[in-house]
Amino acid sequence: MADYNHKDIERFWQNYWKENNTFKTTTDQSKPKYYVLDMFPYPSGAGLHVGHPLGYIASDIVSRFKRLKGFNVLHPMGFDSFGLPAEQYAVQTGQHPAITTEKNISRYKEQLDNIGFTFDWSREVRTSEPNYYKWTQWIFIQLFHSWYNKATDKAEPIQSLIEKFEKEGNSKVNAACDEETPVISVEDWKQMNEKEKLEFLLRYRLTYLADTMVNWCPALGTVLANEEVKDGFSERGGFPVVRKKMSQWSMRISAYAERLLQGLETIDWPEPMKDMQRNWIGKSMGAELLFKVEGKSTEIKVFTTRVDTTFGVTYLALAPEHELVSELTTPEYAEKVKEYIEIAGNRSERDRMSDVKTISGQFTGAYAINPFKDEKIPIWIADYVLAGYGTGAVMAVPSSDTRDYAFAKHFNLPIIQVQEGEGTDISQENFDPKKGTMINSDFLNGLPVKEAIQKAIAFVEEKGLGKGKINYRMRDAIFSRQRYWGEPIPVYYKDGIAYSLDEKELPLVLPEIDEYKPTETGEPPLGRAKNFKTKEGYPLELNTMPGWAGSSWYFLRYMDPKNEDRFVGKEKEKYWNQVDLYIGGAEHATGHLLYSRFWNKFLFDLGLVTSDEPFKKLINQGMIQGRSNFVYRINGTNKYVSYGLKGNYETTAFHVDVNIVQNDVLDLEAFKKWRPDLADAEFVLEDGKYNCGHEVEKMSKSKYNVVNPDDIVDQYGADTLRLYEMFLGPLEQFKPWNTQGIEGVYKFLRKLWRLFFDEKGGLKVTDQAPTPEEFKALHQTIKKVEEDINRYSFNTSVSTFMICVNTLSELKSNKKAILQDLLIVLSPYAPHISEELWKVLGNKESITYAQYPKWEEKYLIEDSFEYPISINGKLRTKMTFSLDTTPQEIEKSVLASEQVQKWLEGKTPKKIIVVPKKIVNLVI
RNA sequence: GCGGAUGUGGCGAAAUUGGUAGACGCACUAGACUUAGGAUCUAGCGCUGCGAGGCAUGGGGGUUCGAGUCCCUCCAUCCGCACCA
Repeated sequence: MADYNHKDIERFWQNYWKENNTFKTTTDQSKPKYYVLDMFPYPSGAGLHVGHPLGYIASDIVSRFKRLKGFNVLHPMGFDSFGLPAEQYAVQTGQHPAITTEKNISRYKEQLDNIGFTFDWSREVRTSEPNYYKWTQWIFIQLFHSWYNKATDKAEPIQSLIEKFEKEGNSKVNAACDEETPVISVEDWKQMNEKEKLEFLLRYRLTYLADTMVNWCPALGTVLANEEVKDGFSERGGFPVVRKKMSQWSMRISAYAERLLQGLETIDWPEPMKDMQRNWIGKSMGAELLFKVEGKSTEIKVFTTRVDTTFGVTYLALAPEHELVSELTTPEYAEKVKEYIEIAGNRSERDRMSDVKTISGQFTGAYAINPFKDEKIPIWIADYVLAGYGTGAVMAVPSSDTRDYAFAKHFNLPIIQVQEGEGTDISQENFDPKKGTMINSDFLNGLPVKEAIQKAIAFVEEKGLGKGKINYRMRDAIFSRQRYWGEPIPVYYKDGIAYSLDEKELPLVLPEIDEYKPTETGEPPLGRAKNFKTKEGYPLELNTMPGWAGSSWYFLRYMDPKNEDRFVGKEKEKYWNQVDLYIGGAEHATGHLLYSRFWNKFLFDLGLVTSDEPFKKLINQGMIQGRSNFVYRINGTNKYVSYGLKGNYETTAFHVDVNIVQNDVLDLEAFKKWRPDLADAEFVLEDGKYNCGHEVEKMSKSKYNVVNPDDIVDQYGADTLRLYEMFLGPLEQFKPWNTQGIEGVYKFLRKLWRLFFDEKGGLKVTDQAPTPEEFKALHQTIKKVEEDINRYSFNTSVSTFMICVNTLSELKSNKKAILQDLLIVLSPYAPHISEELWKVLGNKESITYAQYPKWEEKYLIEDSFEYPISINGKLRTKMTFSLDTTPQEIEKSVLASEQVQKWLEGKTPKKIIVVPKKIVNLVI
């Protein structure tokens, strides 16, 4: 055994772990449990780059650490294997997505295994496997058969709702349901036929079929969820998205808005992540106010957070899509209104957003009555009013709202001041709508804003003009996708009414089809399947579930992945309870993480899971970015100029493969061979070298800056990769990958190796008793690393290891007692080399079964301490005292010392501060 | 516009409770051993000054014996949301 040979060592231990099932986890009641989870990946065709394993390495360190600490650790991995790219590929090539997916998964597993993770692969889940999605469909059915009872504040079986209808109608039912649900009596209910009853129940079900405005992406041929649309374009592919009304399945997540908000207080997540969810849920408290329309019986309902300003309302504004628009519009304005709606409707979402400053609107000819003072106000339609928020109608108070103000100015509408005091003038810079006291507002005059709001709401409710209302921005989640590669929705249609499949019929397996495209008649791809019907011959739902369906509960399946009778066994669920630590990217804030919390809360309501919140602690790992290199071609030639000289020429920059660049210096020969057109390239060099430019960008194939972990593992080993990724900086931070620095970590491992072997490869470890210095080095390391892991500061641990090994090298230490414990502490970070050296020391069992050593204070205590002596906070000198010297004695000696007397220049200090083991400060 | 974060050497970064700022690593410089070094070891490495010293944590101010850390203010960069009534 001469040199540190990572290849042999890592191959050996990875096989050993596999053969011995070292990381197979069972439910072990005798040990405390710990559940560490990574966000499972979508297996893309590009494979892993060095950025992907970052979070997995961190979670693996925690897993190994917790094991050594005596915990029974669940650390699983799986694949979010339904998804668009595989389907797009299928559309183009005709290759079944299952085949592509399978291929990508095996590539991913191979790459992951190379890094030496502790994943228990026997628990692997794949969302696209029928034995998994059977239970995704099952949860869908549970949601379909449930409603949300606001009185008990939880989901209940739909049967309990039916019973209520039969007994007392729906007037006393306080449920999360459609806005326009009519009030029905017992008689009404009893007179309905089955079809009518089922249609009525859809208004209450937690997953329901409804005509909804959706984000339709013509290029992808599917609808997209709000968070899948960015600035009017699809997140994947960047295709335009339009608004369209379609019959779609939706999830009534709005029923859980308040609990999703409240739950955030109970979990340990990064504050920005919670804020994003709060923002998304968008709770605002205010009131709904009814405005009578002059000469008509209709009323317009508006939502406002500022009822107190009602005396300042000078017009009403409706969204162009508002349902009352056509009814209200007077004949003489009909033409103009129609025109305006057309223009507004044709403007794409993107136009509307990028064009915030353009003010447009149209008077309808109708007037409403201000309920607070019986005054006529004009009704306008305006596209600054959103149909999807509140009631789609706004009471405009130009003196208190900047948009209303701009609109009023533009169309010369009156402005009534209702607040006075500093900051209440809307035309001024310092305008703050919450400042000042009320004026021109009758019974509210003289009140500050906060009190005025309360009094106004009370007034509104007393007079029956409306009611206090909490409004949430979060909409229900559209659940239908017109795609092939997703879970079939377990629903069939009889007489045009949706029925859920019987649980016994699950899984409803994805049928084979000839082509992965919509049908000629515009039906989703499943419309191509032959005989896609129930046994009785009823047609099945042709839409599939969205990507987030399978990922909304996978963390539960890991607890009991093979269970064929339940989505997760009761006992096992109770034991593993909740994910203790969840590591993943921040981009899932308003998607996956919100949906998972929703489904988990629903399952909790049904008594199927133990915990109300699925993820106790969440950490967002930062992305590892690429560091791209550039060459500069002189325009019109095949000549390339070095970075420092490019100013002398007209050049164009090109990405160059980072693998043929070292320290920003280009390998000229490799460059010529890189592409055929570069074979006769010429160069303008600096000091005989070609220096490349560089930039930090996202890692991507097209930028030639992708670093494959396999290459790093091959050259330096998995342990080096693991240590280096941690060493790069704080886990949460975004940071560029820089292969240069990896040498330092690699050197550290070789230095560690040399603590065990001499130059000739002979083992030089002895059984001698360690010295106090050696104990100190070890125990400082144990203490520091343990603290680091507990606060997820993995980067500082790596430094600690380096310092420890440097110290031991300097001490020429080779004591078994020290080295053995050091290996245990190091093993979560660098498991392969630790196991190998552990074995070299003569240990029979794998290091995984060892106990994490305890740090002991007695080894850390020094007998003396060098105190910095400062005068008025300025460091002047240093003096050493033994630790048992009392502060009084230190004071005395410091004052007596010649040096300090020199600094004091005969003055007596006013104050002397002695901070034990910190500092002595004299204040003159 | 609203919300959130971040700002420390040439670079990645440490500094956990206010207590010797820059640990550890990269890069760089010099030296040793070497036929050689992309191996190893030793030393140096914030700025400034011959030196004692002085100045330094985005800028300015404050609290304190003492501030990277706490408070105020301004600036820059990044991220999220964005006509949310």
